[in-house]
Amino acid sequence: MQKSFLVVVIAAFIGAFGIHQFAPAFSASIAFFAGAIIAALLFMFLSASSAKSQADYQGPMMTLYVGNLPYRVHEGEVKELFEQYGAVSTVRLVRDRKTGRRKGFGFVEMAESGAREALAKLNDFNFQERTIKVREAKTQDNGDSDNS
DNA sequence: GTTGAGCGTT
Repeated sequence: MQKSFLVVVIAAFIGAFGIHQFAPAFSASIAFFAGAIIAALLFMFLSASSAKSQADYQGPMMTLYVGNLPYRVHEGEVKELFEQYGAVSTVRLVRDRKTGRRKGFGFVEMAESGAREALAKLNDFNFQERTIKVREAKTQDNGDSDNS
């Protein structure tokens, strides 16, 4: 990621300044290198812990399409809404690539059983003064649509 | 600082 590299570089400058203040014996380049290593280790630790907290559910996943969303909603609110019916893996709200403005729809990836429950309960649900639409995602097929 | 039918990203 470009973003993580930028974080490491910035943290390296900060770390270099601190090391050079408390240990002037080290030159600036050595301090910068040490700061970069410390920042990289710190970043790896943070990403590892976030990845560990992310994988809280293994099982059959199902991707849901959510349309007619209000523009002001965050991903966390959608996640909390769908978590009432099952374990939500990821929530992705679609935004414009250039401007970053929300397009008003998104995708929720969650457990299959809870996804069907949420599809039945949250379709045409009044959410933030708007009636949202919940469908099963078309593209990127989940393979098994076993309806009895 | 805007808009309103729709199936997207690493």
